[in-house]
Amino acid sequence: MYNLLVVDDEPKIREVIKEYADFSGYNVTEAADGMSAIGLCKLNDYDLIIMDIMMPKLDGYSAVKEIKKIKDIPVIMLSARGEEYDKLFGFELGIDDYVVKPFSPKELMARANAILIRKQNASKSQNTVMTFDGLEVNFAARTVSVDGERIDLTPKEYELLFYLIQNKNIALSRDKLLSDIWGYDFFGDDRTIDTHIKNLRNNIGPYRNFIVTLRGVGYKFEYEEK
Amino acid sequence: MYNLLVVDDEPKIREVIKEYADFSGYNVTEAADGMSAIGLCKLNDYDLIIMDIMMPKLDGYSAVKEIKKIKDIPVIMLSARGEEYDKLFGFELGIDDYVVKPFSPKELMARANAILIRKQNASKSQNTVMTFDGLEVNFAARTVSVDGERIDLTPKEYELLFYLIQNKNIALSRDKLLSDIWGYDFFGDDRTIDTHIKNLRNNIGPYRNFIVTLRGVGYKFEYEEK
DNA sequence: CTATTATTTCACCATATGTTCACAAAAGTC
DNA sequence: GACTTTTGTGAACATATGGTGAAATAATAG
Repeated sequence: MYNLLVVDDEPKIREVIKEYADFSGYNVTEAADGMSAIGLCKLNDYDLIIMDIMMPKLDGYSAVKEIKKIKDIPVIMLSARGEEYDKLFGFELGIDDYVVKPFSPKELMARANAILIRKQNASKSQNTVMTFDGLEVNFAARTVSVDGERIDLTPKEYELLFYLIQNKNIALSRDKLLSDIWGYDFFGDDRTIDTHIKNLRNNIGPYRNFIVTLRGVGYKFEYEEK
Repeated sequence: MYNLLVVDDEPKIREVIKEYADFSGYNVTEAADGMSAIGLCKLNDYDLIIMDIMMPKLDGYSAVKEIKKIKDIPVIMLSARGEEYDKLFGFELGIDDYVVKPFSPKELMARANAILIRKQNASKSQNTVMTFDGLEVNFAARTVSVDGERIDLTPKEYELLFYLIQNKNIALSRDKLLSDIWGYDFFGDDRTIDTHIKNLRNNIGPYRNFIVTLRGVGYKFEYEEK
């Protein structure tokens, strides 16, 4: 069951999409503006976002820009006929498709389906390698390289690093780290995390400051695409 | 060196793709319509076709249909936004991916790469014999040689080795190994795997360290092409 | 049925790893 | 600056994990 996020300020549009998407077997969440879309994306996982460009509070482009910083979710943009949009800007943001209003729900769903199928196929053969400057992380192989040199990490260090990266640019509280990596039933010292962070930082040497301390909160893996 | 066939009626598009593909180390042939694409495919071998849907003389779909009758070549379809997609749905024609215009050449190439790698891997596993330095494994014959010398393995050892190799460079948890090799209904001791790994390692002697222990996780067959 | 081979279990051990803790260092607060 | 709070760190200790040989069990062949 795919989760769809529909972002549009016009209730009618949302309704039409929801109705058809429900029918097609999607699970639909609605949002009325870019701001709340971002909030929702922080807290939940969606498989596809359908987003209007012109919206109050925060327009579609800016919202997508923010969301893409957090999670890589496929996006279909809705634009009113005659609305100018910058194609180049669009694909830089990783927008997968555009649909012009008025649209046929059937076609919109067809495109949504096509994108999801494509992503699914892609993820199968997808290279699970991510690079952050000289820091290369291969999730499938469970390897990490620093400046081309393979480094060894302990299980917890892998888990921690992978978790941080999967949530890159997101503030992670100690509580969250503990419950997500150690398990909700872990009742340990707060220093435990710090110690692992320390070891991890030492191991990734020159890239240690990708792991940022958030005083009073926890940690964050900070990296902006270039 | 891969051979790419780019089929589009717009010279500009062809040019953009060619430029980027050249740069990525592909050998590019251009065609302006479906008809000539078919002709080219009859006479030459291509590793991948990038084809526009909307073209004069013969549209992309029909061309692909014809080409697939002759040769099984991977295809990426280009579609202008607003074109009907319904047909693409089941990928019934054997289309591997499609990209919506306007596209980023970088992404197009990334997808082309992904498809070629996928195909390569697929064809490899069908290849019955694989060598890793002095370790030669023949899947069809179910034989393994170490430095030219045939070695005997027990059934489980074969299974284990074959499985590891088919998933080479991928971290495999004990759970996964157990359920995939022993069956989901196996409720055995964790040590079972370890023991078989031990025996396998002893049997492949000098190449024992291709089988890497992933502490806290499981095992992995690690080998980088030379 | 017996002999042989294969698989699984298990206890022992070395060691890699996780946790704790005391103290040092740093960052905020007043 | 003096104080409080929070984070960094090294070392000590406890624990978990995987390698291993041998024994028990199961499967297979003769």
